[in-house]
Order: sequence, then C-alpha cells, then structure tokens
Amino acid sequence: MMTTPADATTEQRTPLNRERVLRAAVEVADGGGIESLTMRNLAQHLGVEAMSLYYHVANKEALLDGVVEVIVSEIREAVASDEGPDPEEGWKTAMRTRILTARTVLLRHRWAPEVIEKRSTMSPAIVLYYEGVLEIFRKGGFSYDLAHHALHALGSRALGFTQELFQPDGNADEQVGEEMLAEMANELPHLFGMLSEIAHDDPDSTLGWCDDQAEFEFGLDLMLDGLERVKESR
Amino acid sequence: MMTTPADATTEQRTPLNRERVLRAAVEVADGGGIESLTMRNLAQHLGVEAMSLYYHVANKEALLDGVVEVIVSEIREAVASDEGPDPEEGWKTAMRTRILTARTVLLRHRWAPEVIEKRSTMSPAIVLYYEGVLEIFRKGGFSYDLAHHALHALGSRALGFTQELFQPDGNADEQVGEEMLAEMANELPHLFGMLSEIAHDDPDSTLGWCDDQAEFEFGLDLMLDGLERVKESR
DNA sequence: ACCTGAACACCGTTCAAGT
DNA sequence: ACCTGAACACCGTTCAAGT
Repeated sequence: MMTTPADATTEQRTPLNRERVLRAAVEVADGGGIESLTMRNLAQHLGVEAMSLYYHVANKEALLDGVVEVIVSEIREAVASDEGPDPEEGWKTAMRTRILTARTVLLRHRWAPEVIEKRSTMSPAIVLYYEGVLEIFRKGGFSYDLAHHALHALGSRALGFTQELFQPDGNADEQVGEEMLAEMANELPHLFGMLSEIAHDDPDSTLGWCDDQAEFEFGLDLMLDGLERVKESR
Repeated sequence: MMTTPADATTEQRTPLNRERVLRAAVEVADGGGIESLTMRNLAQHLGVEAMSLYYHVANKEALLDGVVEVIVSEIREAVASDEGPDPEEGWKTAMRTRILTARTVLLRHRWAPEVIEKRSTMSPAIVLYYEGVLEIFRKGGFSYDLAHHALHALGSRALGFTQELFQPDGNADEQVGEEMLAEMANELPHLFGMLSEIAHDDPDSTLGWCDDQAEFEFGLDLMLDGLERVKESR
C-alpha cells in the first residue's frame, strides 16, 4: 500500500528544523522545568531519536543559547506591541512599562531567568533588547556615560527579573511556623521582629512570604528614581 | 610489617568528616570551576572512593548546600572582623563597607554566586547574614516595613554580588573589534555610540568591557541613596 | 563507625551507516 | 538532506558487603 501525500493517516512528518527544535525545547521546559530539558527527552517530545537533534543544533550549549533567543525574542515582541508612552517626554514611565511588560513574559517561563543568567555569551536578541533600553535613556536625555552606568546598575532587572534569594519553598511544610518564629526570637531578634510585624499586617502571607511583583516594582522604582536624581545633578 | 601510629610513611589517614568534605569541595571548585565539582572528582581529591562521600553527605544537593554554608560563613567572618563604622550614626556607610567586604570574599570564589542563587532553600548562614544586614537598617532608624522592602530591593547585592549579564568572554578573540563596531552602526546605533565613547574615554578597555567593581559600587550607591530618600520622606 | 566494589539509570556526544 | 543504532565516557546513586 502506497502512502500518498494526501494520506489521512497520522504518518505525515514535517522534517525538523532549528526553529521547531528550539520551540519544542521551550515547551518541554515550560512543562517539566529546566531539568527535564535533556536531549533524549526533547527528542522524544519531537518523536525522533536524540541523535537527530545534533543535525539542527551543534550541542546542548547551542540549544540553550537558542532557547534564550526564543525567550528574549518573545520579550521583544511583547515590548514592541504594547507601545508605551513616548520616551521623549517621560523616559521613566516609558522604561517602567517596558520592563514590566518584559517581566510578564518571564513569568510565563519561570525557568528562563536562570538560563539567561548562566549564558555569558551575549546573544543577538539580548543585545537588541538592550539597544532598545539604551534608546529610551538617550531620548530621555542621558549622556552615554550615565546610560552606561545605568545599564550595569539595572542588570537583569532591565529584562524584568531579579533572582529572589529566599524563595517560597515548594512544600508548604517548610513555611515559617509559629514555633519556629518563637525559636528565632533570641538568635535572630531583628528578623523575628520584622516577620512578626509583617505577619500582623498581612495574616494571609503565611508568615514572611511576599508579593514578588510588588517587591520587584519597589526595587525598580528605587533604581529609576535614583537614576533620575543622578541625571539631574550632573 | 606492622604500621604503628608513629609510622613516618605517608599512610596516615585521618578519617573524613562533613567539615573536611565541604572544605575540599570548595577547594575543588576554586581550582577547577564549579563544573569540576563532581562526586567522583571530589572523592579523588580526598584520596577516597566516590561512595565514601555519601557517608558524610546525603547527596549532591546537600553537598552544595554545605558548600554555600562554608562560603557564607567565610563572608560572615570577614564582615565580623573588620568592624565598620557604628551603624547608629551613618547606617549607609556601615552598610556599604559591610557589603563591599562581603564582595571581596566572593571575588575569591567566583563560582559561588551562581551556586548561592540556585539554592532556594534558605541556609542558616545566609539567614544569619541577613539578620546582620537588617540590624544595620534598624539601628539606622528604618521601620520594619521599609527594611523589609530594602532587603528585597538589595537582594543578592547585600551579599556582594550581582550577576553581570554581559561577561567578558574568556577568549580574547570575541572582544568587540573595530570591524564589528562599524557593523553595529546601522543596526545598533545607540550601543554603537555608547561603546565608541567609552572606547574613546578609555582606550585600554578593549572596547566595552568595564570595571565590574566600579559598576557594582555605582548600583549599590544608587540603591542606598534611594533608600535614604524613601526613609526621609516617610 | 567508616569505607568500598559492583551495578544501575541516565546524561551528552561521536561516528559510521542508513534512506 | 535528514535521520538512526550502537557505542563511549561520565554522571549521581543504591545496596550489600567489607574492616
């Protein structure tokens, strides 16, 4: 029995390409976390043998570079399509909305910040993104020198993330409990005081876990306000 | 031939313990980077079989947790022994010197920031370190609420590091060359302008690579000045 | 109490070979 | 041009066993 192109059975198989491999890699990471992104697992997800991937991608390093490209491109599209305020009047709000837009993309790919930070080779997409950030600074009247400092100061915050050092641990058991709080009182008086007050102000916060979004914006505004002041004073 | 305790041959072997395993792990990472820190390699470094490590450490995760403890303890010792200015008069300089001291330790273990950031479980040493940071804020007159925001805003900066997104790539070939700069002019006009100016101001900077320490301090001061302002205005 | 040998499941990757 | 099978070196880890 011959299989014609129009054959309705499921045996059609569009050949792989780099693009499809990278998109699938993002899917795999979205679904099962970054540690589930192995060459073998990715291949299986694509209905192919692991070795086939090496035809489209040099090795795993290159795969991860490509994955970063996909994510940062998604950020650039999001940023391009929501057209914030004109940077010429109000660079600060223009920057702010851009960065918070970028952040919404990263919140859909929570594994991505870690991967982005580990790649030290600067990818084209990231360079393009920072070109846009720099454009806003320039249109807002920053000197190149100050804008340069600003890029360093912002760091990954410009892309919409900071790595939180204290993460809400997956299992709820490890939350700070009443007894543990009491135990802290002697050894860690200041942290004890702080967490007690936070727990009092917001009893729903399960003690000490915080609104990441609000904290991100607080830190971001601190930076942006600081940059504004430095700019005025020069 | 019997081997007495006083035997001068090299066959003495102090038994392992958790402490020695962790210290050796730091040594291995210092010497060959974090990717050289495998159970087998660490064991060899200690003159022992890989499986012996599991007697002293539950698994590799626990090993890395322990390694973070060692590093952060080293930070705490450094910070304790250099006794900065009294936080009651001048929390800002107290904080600044503490953080820059912490940074000197991390510069001796360049692989450590990455490991610290990946551990989401909050280790005792880190908690103790942040207790000290919080103490400075409190003695400087911060409310718990503002101090809490401040801890989030500082993030890993409080420990002395930020992950630079654009790293000076190991091989000098990849430096931004003249031709590459020219190529940028159309696609990346603002980055082109910025790098040109930086190259002009500091011809030794091999185009675009920057003084990490100066940039770290710039960002840190931005944060600290911003916190001071917010504090005054409340 | 402390260490080991053999073995397992799972990585990334090479290479020669298939269609 | 695109994909595969077999094989290799190297992971972390278990388990039963040695002293």
